[in-house]
Amino acid sequence: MEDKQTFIAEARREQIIKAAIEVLKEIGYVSTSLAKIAKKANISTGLISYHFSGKEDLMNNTLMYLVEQEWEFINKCVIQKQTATEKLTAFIEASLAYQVTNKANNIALIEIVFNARTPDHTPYYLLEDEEEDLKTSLLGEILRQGQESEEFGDFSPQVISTIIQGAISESMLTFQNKLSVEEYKETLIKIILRIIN
Amino acid sequence: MEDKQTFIAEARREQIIKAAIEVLKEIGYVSTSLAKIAKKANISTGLISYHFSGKEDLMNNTLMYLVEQEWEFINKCVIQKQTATEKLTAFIEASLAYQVTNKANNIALIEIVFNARTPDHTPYYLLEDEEEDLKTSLLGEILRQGQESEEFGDFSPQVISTIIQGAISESMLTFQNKLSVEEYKETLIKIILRIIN
Amino acid sequence: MEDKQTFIAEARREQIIKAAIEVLKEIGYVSTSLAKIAKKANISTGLISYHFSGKEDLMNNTLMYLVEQEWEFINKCVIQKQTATEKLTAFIEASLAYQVTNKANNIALIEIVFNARTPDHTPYYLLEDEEEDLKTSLLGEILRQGQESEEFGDFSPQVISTIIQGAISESMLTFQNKLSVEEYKETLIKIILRIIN
Amino acid sequence: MEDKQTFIAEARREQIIKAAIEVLKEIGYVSTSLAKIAKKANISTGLISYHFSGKEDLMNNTLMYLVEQEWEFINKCVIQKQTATEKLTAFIEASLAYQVTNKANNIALIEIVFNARTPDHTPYYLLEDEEEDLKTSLLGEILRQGQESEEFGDFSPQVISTIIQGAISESMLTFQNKLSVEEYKETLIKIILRIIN
DNA sequence: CATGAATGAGCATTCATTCAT
DNA sequence: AATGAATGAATGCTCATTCAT
Repeated sequence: MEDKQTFIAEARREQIIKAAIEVLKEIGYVSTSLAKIAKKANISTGLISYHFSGKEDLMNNTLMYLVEQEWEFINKCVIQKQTATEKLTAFIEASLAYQVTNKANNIALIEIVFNARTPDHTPYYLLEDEEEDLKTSLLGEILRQGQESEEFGDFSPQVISTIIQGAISESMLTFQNKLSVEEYKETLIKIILRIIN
Repeated sequence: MEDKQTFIAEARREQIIKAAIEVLKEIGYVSTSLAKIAKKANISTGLISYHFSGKEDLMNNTLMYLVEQEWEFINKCVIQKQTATEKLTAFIEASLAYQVTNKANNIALIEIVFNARTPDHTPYYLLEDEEEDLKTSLLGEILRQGQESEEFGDFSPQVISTIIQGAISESMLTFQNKLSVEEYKETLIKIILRIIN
Repeated sequence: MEDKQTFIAEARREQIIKAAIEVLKEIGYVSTSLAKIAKKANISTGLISYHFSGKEDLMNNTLMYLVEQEWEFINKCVIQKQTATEKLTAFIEASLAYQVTNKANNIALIEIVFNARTPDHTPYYLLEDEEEDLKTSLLGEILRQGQESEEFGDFSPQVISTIIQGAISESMLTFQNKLSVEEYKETLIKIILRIIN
Repeated sequence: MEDKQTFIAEARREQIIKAAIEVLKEIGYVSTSLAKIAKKANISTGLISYHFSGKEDLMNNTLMYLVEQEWEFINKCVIQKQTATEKLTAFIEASLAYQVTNKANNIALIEIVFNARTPDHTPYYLLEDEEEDLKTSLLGEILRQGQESEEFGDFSPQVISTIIQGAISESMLTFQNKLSVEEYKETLIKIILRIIN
């Protein structure tokens, strides 16, 4: 009985989160309201407040959901590979592919990260992740492994990680029409591999 | 006479824009309201509507102001140099330096770009700049010059430009405490120069 | 259950409409605001927006309510009579009586009709009624019936209808103290009957 | 010198009044603001406040201007005639003609009469004219003259005056497309003359 | 578990008016 | 005589949240 209720509750929460993602993509964080999310999910406003403690809580849960989704996709591609070089290549390829394939998710994530703030007004994008940002740490691990196995040369993992992450994020803003994903992917991987070898 | 009035109006507009930047930095785009900007500037709410046609107009003008400020700072550093290599180095150094020195401006700019949307809900960060983003085109010009003078080797300017821009933007989010600006600056420049030569 | 909720909502809507009528009568359309209506109804401003989609919607619903009220009163008097002559007499008597007895309603109706405009600024008083103004059509029907039964003579129903309607409307503005309703009623009926026979 | 100033001032006042009439016609009393009138007149907002003591004062002056214009037009037609019958015919014809020809004036007048209220909220349309409404008194005079000369029969001038006035006012709302002015004019005059003879 | 009703605060905007110049 | 700058109040409206049912 309790399981059933929990199951229903969990399904509702996901339904609400998915509606939130859709609304975030369509009209952006600023215009997104609980009322609009409720309308999109075809439920009453009050129900959101029942399942989440407030707007902030819903946004946090949506963010977690989005980060997990992305992490799972990328990780699934990476763990299939053996060498650090292959893993790094897979990481970059998967990251770019995810952005193209799951555009709604990607935009919703941006909307939350760059708009939400903690109650004391610290922006999420400047927040120190206590438990290190998931995706970064995946990348960090790959770089570390490559250096330990002496596949990669000597470089600051933090710097290279930032460059790679930046190259991935920035691409999204340029892809619109100036840049083909395929060309970018190939060139970027070539360059990164050249740097770290 | 007319000049004086225009002067007063122009001063007011700048005062309001500066108050907007401050508020944007402090509480973020979502929480920023005309009332709070007015309070920060110690003027009445109505006066903002008198000098700007609305909130959107104020935000657009603030964005233009911020982009111009950054462009002027970077450009001043770049035009002093002769060779493309020197110019590129100066561009990266200046870009990183500006972010560190003018943090309020930088955050306000992020807040607007990642939160504002056009009336039909297109996010600014996905907007095609008709007149090519100023800063990008400055970088684009440097890269082009370097290739024409055969200082630089053969590469896609669009890809390299995206990587450089991404490396600069991303750094801001990592600097907080994990990464020293100095180390990042030196390493990044070294890497970029290696890539394009 | 659902009926009960609908009932509550319907009661609220009528409560709000009645408050609107009161305020319209007291201070006129121009000064009437949702805040003042809410205060009169002892509810919060937001509740009005919850039950009506906006000020325009509330005014339209209030107008419909007023037109219906008047139509019902007059129709109740008219359908009791058999001949067209009796019906016409009843129509005029009832119209004049309604204006005297329900002054608040009458003024509120005038306030809306002569002050509200469609979003493209067409005044309501110049609006073409697609479904023919109710009251006019009631009068039109009586006149048509009288001509068909040859109770009345030959005349343009549109012209006569306009004259009767004008005589009723105009009276309201003159009754104040210059004219007794009784005298006007008797004389007007006598004249109209003379014209159309 | 003083004459010149007064002359300029008088011209300005008329310019402002004419702009007010135009705006009233276009967007209605409710949406009409001093700012919009100023814009239409291509002057500054403050200038209106300089020439009129406030919005109410401007509206009162505009109303007076409109009433005078109409009275002059109708009176010019009436005084040319000798007999009361001719005068009454001329009065009705002129009244209807004025409404058709000077539609902007007519609408502006309606907008003011049915929207403006005294500071204690009495609507203008219910106001007792101390100095008897100009137009009514013109009509009243004609009726009185006709009875004194025994051109007209015995009837209550107040009732007949109200009917005539109502028939004229109401026509405006029906003319839109259901009723030809010519037909209405002829029929109305015929009917009225029949009544009073 | 879910709803619809309700609140009160906050929003951007417009307004009539004032005033120094 | 005329302007543009400025105010403060009021407008319609939306919001996140609460609560009885």
